[in-house]
Amino acid sequence: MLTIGQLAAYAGVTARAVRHYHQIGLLPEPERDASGYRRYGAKAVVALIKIRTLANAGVPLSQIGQMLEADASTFAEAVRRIDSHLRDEIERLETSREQIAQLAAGDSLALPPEVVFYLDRLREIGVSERMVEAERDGWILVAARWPERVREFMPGKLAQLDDPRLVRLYEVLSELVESDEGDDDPRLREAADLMAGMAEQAYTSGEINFGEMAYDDLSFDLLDALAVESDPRAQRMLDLMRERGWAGWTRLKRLAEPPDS
Amino acid sequence: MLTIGQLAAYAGVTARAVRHYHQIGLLPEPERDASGYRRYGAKAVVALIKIRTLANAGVPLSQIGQMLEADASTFAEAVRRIDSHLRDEIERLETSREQIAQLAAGDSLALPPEVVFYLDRLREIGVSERMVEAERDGWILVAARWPERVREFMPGKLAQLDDPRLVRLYEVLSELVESDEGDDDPRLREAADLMAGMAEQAYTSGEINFGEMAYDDLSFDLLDALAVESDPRAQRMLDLMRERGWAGWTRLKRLAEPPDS
DNA sequence: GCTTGACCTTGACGCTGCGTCAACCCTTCA
DNA sequence: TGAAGGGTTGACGCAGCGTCAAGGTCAAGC
Repeated sequence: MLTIGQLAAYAGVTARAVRHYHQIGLLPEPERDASGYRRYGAKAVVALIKIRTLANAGVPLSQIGQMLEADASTFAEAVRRIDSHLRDEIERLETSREQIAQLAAGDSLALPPEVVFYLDRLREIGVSERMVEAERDGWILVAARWPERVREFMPGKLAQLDDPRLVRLYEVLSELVESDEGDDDPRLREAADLMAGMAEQAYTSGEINFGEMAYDDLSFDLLDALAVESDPRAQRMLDLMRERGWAGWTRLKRLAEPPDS
Repeated sequence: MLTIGQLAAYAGVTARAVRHYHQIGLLPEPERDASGYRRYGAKAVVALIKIRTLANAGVPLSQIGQMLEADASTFAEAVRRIDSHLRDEIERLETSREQIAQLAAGDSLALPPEVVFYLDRLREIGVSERMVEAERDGWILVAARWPERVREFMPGKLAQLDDPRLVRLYEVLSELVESDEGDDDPRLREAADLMAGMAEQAYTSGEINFGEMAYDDLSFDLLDALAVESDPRAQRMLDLMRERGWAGWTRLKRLAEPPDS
């Protein structure tokens, strides 16, 4: 006859776990010896091993009792459910691993590699680290909102980096972020002019930034808001752009009638 | 500005979860508006998404805060730990799946396929279902004790089935299990004679059942006990074997001086 | 016979990551 | 004007045990 500790050791669990199974009625309480100790026979070992086998497979304890009592076909059905659940779980963990792997690589954190690549390009062309971080945070929002489509945006974005005006824009913005001149920094105007010029060209040539996308103002408002939260001078930029006939910041919209041009 | 519900929706979680993160200090409490509602900016969205990314990878909430604050190398180190943890977890689930698959197949439940095959062979030679179940339970114990070695036993066991005496023995035991004649069933003697004969031969020819295995009386006692618990007449069998000079049931041991021969 | 240490007993609280009331307040819209 | 659909705090519930606490027992050695 076994004590609870021996029983538990045999099945590779703790005595506490065995008591727990008694409490919830999963394993029947055995006889007690003269001093009140639980005494187990071999059948309890077998029962306990069966319980652990199912529990290890992720079956909730509350279902294991019914499963062990069920007839063959019910049991088989339950097994199918468990197996598909395990498959799902494994898949979930594997996607997690992929994310984590990217995360290890650089600033990723839930960003697809294309975006990471774009951020690295920014670094290469001399964009300051803080500016890159601001961009990254923006892309985190975009990736969260359109996880399927974010990769599609990137080739276009990369191509835009060939435009020296954009490079200059990033350069000016980098300087701005690093300095703290306040709202009357003249570079704000330079940046606004660059943006307006590029927007104008894109507009007349018929390309619009995030083109046909189901328009979802909230998300872009959020992006604009993010910029302002990161650096209050972004608000000033928004105003300057508005003077030049554009609303919004991350997604530019032609104003019906430029108020001040 | 976002309400808690909008923030939560953006990151794909519930408002309750966000409040939880506030409670444990993982996400800072935002400003409140005039009516006491929490109001969130875009940075909160980014922070929340980062939190979820790590949480989905299985990082405990209690560590996420430190990770997000840590410097790059500490972070990378943590990521490595997480990744290896994920690998382990995936592996665990995959072994579970294998077990579950066998479990679906037949009477398995934590039994390697070789043992299942052996049990099927028993059915083919006409061993009764209840007897097979008794065998199965025994093998569950064996597999729990020597998970690495149990497969090695099986070829030998299968080979033994070629001995017509063993087949006869199983036949007699099957009949015994199905009947309930009590301790004076003459078939008990026949079974004991068969076992003793085979044991004698194995002994003189130098083969001993579980040969050189680190002897572990407890486990075999447990197997004997299992038999007795399944059918009390097994105790009678043990006595009859003892009369014939053998101790034990699942592992036979020559007695020093046969007490009654 | 006494101590020591390793077991056993019940009972109770702790942990994670929220879900789910309850009881109430705010805002908005028909 | 009232009903719907947000928000607020506070509290308990859940699984599957871990981990005390406060004892009672058992086997061994002195």
